Amino acid sequence: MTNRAVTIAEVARHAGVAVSTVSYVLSGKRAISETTRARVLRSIGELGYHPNAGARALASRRSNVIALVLPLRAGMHLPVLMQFASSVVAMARRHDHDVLLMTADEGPDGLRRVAASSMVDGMVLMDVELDDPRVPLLRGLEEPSVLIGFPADPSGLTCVDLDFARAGALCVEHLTSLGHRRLALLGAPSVVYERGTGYARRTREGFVEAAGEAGVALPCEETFDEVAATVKDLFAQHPDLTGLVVHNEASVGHVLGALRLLGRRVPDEVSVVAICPDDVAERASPPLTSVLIPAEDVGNRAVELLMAKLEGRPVPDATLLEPRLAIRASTR
Amino acid sequence: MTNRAVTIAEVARHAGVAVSTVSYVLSGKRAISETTRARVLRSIGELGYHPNAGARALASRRSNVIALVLPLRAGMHLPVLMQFASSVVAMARRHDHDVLLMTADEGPDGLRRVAASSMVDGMVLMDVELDDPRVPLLRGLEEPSVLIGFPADPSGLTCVDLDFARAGALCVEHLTSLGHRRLALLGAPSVVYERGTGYARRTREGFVEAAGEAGVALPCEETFDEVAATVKDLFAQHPDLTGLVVHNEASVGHVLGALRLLGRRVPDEVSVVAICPDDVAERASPPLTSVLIPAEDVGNRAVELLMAKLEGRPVPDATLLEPRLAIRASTR
DNA sequence: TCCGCCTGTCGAAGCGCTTCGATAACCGAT
DNA sequence: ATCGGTTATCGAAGCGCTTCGACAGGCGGA
Repeated sequence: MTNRAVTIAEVARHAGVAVSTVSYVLSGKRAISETTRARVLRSIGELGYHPNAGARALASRRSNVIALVLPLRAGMHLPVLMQFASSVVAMARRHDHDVLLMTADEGPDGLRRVAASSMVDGMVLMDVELDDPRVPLLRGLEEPSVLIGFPADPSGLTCVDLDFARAGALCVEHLTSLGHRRLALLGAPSVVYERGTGYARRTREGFVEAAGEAGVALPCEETFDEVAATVKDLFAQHPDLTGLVVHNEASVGHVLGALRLLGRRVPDEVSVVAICPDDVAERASPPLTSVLIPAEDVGNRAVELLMAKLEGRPVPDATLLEPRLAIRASTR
Repeated sequence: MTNRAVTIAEVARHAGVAVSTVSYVLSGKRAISETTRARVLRSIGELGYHPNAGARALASRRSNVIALVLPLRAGMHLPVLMQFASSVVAMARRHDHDVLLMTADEGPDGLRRVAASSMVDGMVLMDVELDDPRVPLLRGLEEPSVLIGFPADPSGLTCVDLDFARAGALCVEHLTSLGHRRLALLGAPSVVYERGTGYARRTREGFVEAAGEAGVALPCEETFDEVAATVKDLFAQHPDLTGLVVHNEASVGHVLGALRLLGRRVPDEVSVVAICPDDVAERASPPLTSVLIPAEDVGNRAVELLMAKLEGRPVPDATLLEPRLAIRASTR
């Protein structure tokens, strides 16, 4: 029961080679003859050897762990965060790294702690906001980092995100190409705009710029009753409104419910485009034409950028992922 | 820029004491005079010392890291998982531990790997299913673990969860006490029952047992159209139905939409109780009477149990958290 | 005064690995 | 036969920490 873990020394003895030879078989950093390699690998298998992570980190000055830092304000877009997180883990594993999960409520000190203690080799920060308190620290840190989202001043940082401005514009283009002449954006709750959340603002800017005179952009709260009231007002003030863009995962269902209540049929009378995960769009009635948030791609890309930085390869400062429109039954 | 990290030796020199003395100041494992302690702590502060995690783990055989293992099948109950995760991280930090995030798609090998490499001192597995392939491994593992959810055979394991059977029963009791005589449960999608997901089945059992003849339990898919059809059928077959329990976070909005469509007013004609997170219940119209899933409590409790096991303290095998009913506007 | 006993501190021996320099053993070219 | 140059392997020196045993000095009790 209480068998201490197998060490590299035991493997070496079992295979009849030096400890360093085993190490080189594992790392591939020096040439090892095929016969020796095979013998060592067999011993490793038979003994069930797993290198001790602490010892390895100590000797090599590399922990093979990256930190994944969740946003300060939880409560928002939880499902998307989760998709980010799991794609980050999966991709990190593919690069032989593990992931240390941190919440931002430890604040910058937490980042400093894990970095200074050599717990992690680098970090990925999720859901970075325009004015993010963690950002200044990163610039001074030894460890490389990658941000998901863009702070107000991204200079000297590596950032990845969906191109939300393009996403907003893309929705407009789709609707205008269908002949819609008056469009509205129902966006994030107003508190999110005030907080300085980049993706909400950038989507709105993309929408406003592309729609010009034809567009009206509103924040959108998340209770059914508020959504219903907003939608009702909207049509009261803009009777010619026929195209709706919804960028609020929690509210898209409510928007459809409100339209149903008002007797406005989708897509016959009103076309609706959502910016939301695919599963939400598919579950709606009718299934929604949508721009999906490619959480998996973003997470994967973030890890790849971080790995590149860890290996000293140059990386672009900004990576914007092109949005893709999936046409379903809610637009015509 | 490239200043190597401060080591304990430098702290010792700066404070004019032995390395071991610094170590004992930090760990408190031997008495140190007040004056020495103060001097050492000041040096630590001035130099900005952070102990090297790898070295510490190597020497002490404790990594102060726990693993948090996400479920195999993602895509389900993402928001709740996220709440679990962040409460686990927060509580772990309070016990001076960090959290390594793992997805179950590495499978049991992944668990074996992190355990054997001494990367983690213990683990918390989320969303354990009745017949979970990770479970057999755990019994043989040196490292202690705690499960969120119950496998079919929980013997020899430490498990925590909301008492879903009680939750189901509680909903029934609430509705019958209001005078409702015919009740239905709209549960998880049928695939979830087939997969052997414990909480879905246990909720149903609790409901069925408490409702007896008066109750009918159905699975519930997650697209609006399917939900609407299910609800319509339900009322067609049971015209006397007045009490609805919904245990499906993705569908509660759809259920309300369907009732609206059928012209059944809530709560005047139909009372609805949901088992879902509070924010979902609050955003609905009308706000829903609900049993919330106390994700935070569960996560905290799981970590506390794990810490107890790590310190060799005895812990109960099974911990069931009592459900709490929040009465809102959807029942009468 | 001497003894045993705390207290507080030190030095050194690891923990299990990586990596550097050294060294054999062998190659083909002289 | 000799030599420079590979190629494959070994031994040993750390990496930065914890922890064990040793010990100096101060205490009160005999």
